[in-house]
Amino acid sequence: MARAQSAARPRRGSPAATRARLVAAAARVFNRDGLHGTDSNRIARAAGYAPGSFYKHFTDKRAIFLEAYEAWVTAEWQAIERAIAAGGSGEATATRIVALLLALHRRWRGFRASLRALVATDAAARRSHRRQRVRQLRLLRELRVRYGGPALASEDDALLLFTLERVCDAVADGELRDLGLSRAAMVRRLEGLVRTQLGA
Amino acid sequence: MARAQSAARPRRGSPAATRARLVAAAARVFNRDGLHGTDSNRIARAAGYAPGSFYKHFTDKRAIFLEAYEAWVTAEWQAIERAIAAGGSGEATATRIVALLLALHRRWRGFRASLRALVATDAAARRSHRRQRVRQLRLLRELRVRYGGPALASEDDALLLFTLERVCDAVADGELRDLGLSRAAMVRRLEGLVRTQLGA
Amino acid sequence: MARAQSAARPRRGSPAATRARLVAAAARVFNRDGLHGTDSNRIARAAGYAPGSFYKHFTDKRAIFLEAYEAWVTAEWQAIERAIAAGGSGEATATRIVALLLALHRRWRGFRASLRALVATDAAARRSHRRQRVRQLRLLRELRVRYGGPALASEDDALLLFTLERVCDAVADGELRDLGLSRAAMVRRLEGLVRTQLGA
Amino acid sequence: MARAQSAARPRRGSPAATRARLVAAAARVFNRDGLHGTDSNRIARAAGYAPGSFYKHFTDKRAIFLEAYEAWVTAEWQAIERAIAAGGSGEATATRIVALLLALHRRWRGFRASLRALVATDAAARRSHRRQRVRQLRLLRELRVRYGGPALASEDDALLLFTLERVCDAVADGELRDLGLSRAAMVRRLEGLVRTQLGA
DNA sequence: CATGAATGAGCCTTCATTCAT
DNA sequence: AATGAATGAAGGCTCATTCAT
Repeated sequence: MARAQSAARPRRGSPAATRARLVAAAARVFNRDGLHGTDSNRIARAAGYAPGSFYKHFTDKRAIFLEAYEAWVTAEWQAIERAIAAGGSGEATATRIVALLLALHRRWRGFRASLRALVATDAAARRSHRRQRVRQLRLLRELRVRYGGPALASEDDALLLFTLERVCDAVADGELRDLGLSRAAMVRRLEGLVRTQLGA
Repeated sequence: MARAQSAARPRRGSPAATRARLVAAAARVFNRDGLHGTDSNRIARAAGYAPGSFYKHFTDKRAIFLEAYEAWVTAEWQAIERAIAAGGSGEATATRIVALLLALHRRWRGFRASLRALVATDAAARRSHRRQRVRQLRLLRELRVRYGGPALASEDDALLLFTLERVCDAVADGELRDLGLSRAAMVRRLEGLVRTQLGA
Repeated sequence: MARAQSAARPRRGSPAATRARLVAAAARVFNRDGLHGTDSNRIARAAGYAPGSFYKHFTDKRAIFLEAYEAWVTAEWQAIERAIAAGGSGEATATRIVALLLALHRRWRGFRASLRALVATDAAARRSHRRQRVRQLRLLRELRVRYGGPALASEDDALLLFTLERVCDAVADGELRDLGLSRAAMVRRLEGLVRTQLGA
Repeated sequence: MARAQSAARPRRGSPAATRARLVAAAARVFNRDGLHGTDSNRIARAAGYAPGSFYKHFTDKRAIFLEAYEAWVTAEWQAIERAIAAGGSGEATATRIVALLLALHRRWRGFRASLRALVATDAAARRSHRRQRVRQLRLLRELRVRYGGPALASEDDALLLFTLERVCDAVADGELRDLGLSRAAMVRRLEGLVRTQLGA
C-alpha cells in the first residue's frame, strides 16, 4: 500500500540504537499498514536499514511487533503516571486520564487493531497482553485507594478498563462520527465513570 | 496450522446453495485459523469444492469474509429478537440477552478478532461494520421504549453496546480467567447494566 | 552457473506425470550443477514449470534429490539385471557389468558427488543410501552363487562393491587421466576382480 | 545446527598466526557442519575473530577450505611417514598404516564428504586433490621398493589407494555397521592387501 | 591488524488467481 | 457449474562480503 519513506542511512550505530530505530519504525509502519500490511523488508527500509539488518535483531515480524507493543505500553504508563503525578483533584485527574487515553488510542489506532488479532491467535502475544492488563488493574486500584474512592471488587476495575478501552477505540476509529453521535457527550460519560470509580 | 477437512463433494448444486456452503465453510475456517491464517483454496476445500469454484462466487477472500460477517450478524439478530420475543420480565430478558451475547462471542471469537483488524484497514469492512452498529443501536432503543425504560441519549445506548461487546470478547477470549477474575461476578454486572438501561 | 533450459510449457498433465518430469529435470540439473548449485525454482523451470509447482510435489530440494536418487538406482538395477539376464559366461557377464557401471558413473558423476556429501550430513539420505547398498550386496551374492563362485564372506562382497564404486568414480571423474594412468589397464583389473569373485 | 564456540580473542597477532588459527578453526567447523553448513562469519568467530578478519586472509570460503585440506593432507603424510620410519617388518608397517588411515578418515569424515562434492564441481579443488593423489602414488611406490615388494604398474598402486580410501570412508561413516558387517574382518582384508602389495 | 555493523543479492516458500478441460 | 493443475508475484530469510572506525 503506502511506500516506505526510507530514512537517512545511519551506518554503524550501536546495536541498541539500531534496535531502537527498528522498533520505532516498526511501530510507525504497523500503525499505518497493519501487521499483515507490511513486511520485515519494509520495516528495515523505513528505519533506514537493509533487509538483512532486521534479522540481526529480531527473529521475525511477530517479535518486533510485540517489542513495539511493550515499548508503546511502557510509554503509555509513563504518560499516565505523569498525568497522575501532576496532582489536582480526582476530577481533574479523571479528565486528564481520559484525554490521554483518547489521544493514545487515536495515535495508535492501526497498531491496536492488529494487536487484537494477534492476541487472538498467538500465545506469546496473549501473555504479553495479559501482563499489561494486570499492570493496568493494579494502577487503577492504587488510584482508587489514593483518592479515597469506594471499596470495589477487581471486577469493577476490569469493567471500567474494558469500557474505557473500547470507547476510546471507537472514538479513535471514527465510529462515533460514523454513527452520528457526539464525541463530547461520550467523553463526558467516560469522565463520569472514571470520576465515580475514583470517588471524586 | 489446522489441516483442511474437505466436506463431501456436492457437485453441481444451485449457485445459491454453493455460495451458501462456501460462506458457511469460510466462517468456520476464519473463526478457527483467522483471516490471515487460511487461504481461498482451503476455504473451497473445506466447503467441498475446488479452488476455482471459489472465484466463481467471490472476488476475493475479503469479500467472502464480509459476507460471512453479515450472515453471522443476521443470525445474531434473529437470536436476540427471538430472546426478546420470548417475553417475560425485563430482568429475564436482560439475562437472556447477556447469555446469548456471551455464547455468540465465544462461538465466534476467532472470527471477531480478525474482523477488528480488517475493519481498521478496509473501508468496505468498515461500512459493513457500521451498518450493523446502527441496527444494534436502533434495536436497543426499541427495547428500552418497549420496556418503559428511562429516556436516554443515543450515546448511552452506544456506551452500553460498546461495554457489552468488549466484556463479552474478554470473557470469550479467556481474559477474565487469565486475570483471576470471576466470570459470574462480571456477568452479573453486565446483566445489571442491561436491566438498568431497559428500566427493569 | 548454467542457465536453465526451460522446456515447453506442459499445462495440465496428471500429477504423476508432472512429478516425474520434475524428478527427471532435477536429476539432470543436480548432475550438472550439484545439489548446492541449483535451487527449486531452477529445477521447476528446467522441467517447464513455475516455482510454485515444485512445492505441490516436494517439500524441499532434499526431498526431490532423494527421489531422483532412488529413481536412478532403480534404473541402474534394471540395467544390471538385464546385463545378467543376457546370459553368457561369467567372464562375459563381468565385462558387461563393469562397462555398465562405468557408463552409469560417468553419466551421473555430478549427481554422485552431491549424494556423497548429503549422505554424510543427512540421516534420511543415509537411510536411503544404505538400503541400496544392502540390495547391491544381495545381488552380488546371488550372482556368485549362480555362477558357482567361491564361498565368501559378506565382507568380501562389500570390499568388491566399494572398490568397484570408487574406481568407477575415479574413471568417471577423470582422475585416472589426470594421474597419467591407463583407463584400459584399470578396467582390466576391475574385470578381473569381478570375474574372480564370480568364480568365472 | 551447531552454535559457534568463539575462542578466546587473540587480538593483534602476526598475520601468519591469525591465518593458521583461521585454518584450524575452519577445518574443525567444516568437519562438523559441512562446507555448506557453515559460513565465513561462523568460521571467523570459531577462530576468535570478527567476520572482517576472515576476508583479510582469504578470498572466500572455498579458499580456506582448500587450504585446510592441504594442511590436513600434509599432516596425514607426516603421520604416515612417521609410521613408516618407525621401522619394523612390512607386516607391522602395513598394520600401522591401515590403523592410521582409519583414524584419519574417522577424524575427518565430515570434511572428506564435503571435499568430494567440491572436487566434483570446482576446478581448483580438483587440481589440489590431484596433486595429493600423485604424492600418495609416489609414496606407495617408494614403500613397495623399500620393502622389496613385487614390480607392479602404477595402476596397481592406484587400485590399492582407491580401495583403501573407499573402505576407510565406509568404516568412518559407519557404513559397515549399518550393513551388519564386521569391521575387524574388513580391516584384516585391508591389511592383507597392503602387505601383499608391499611384498611383506 | 582487527572490528562488527551493515549490506543486498538471491534462494526458499506461499497463496491469490487463472484457465483449459 | 465445477475442476484442479498451474501460475508467478511477492514476502521471508540467509550469508558472503564490505567499509568506516
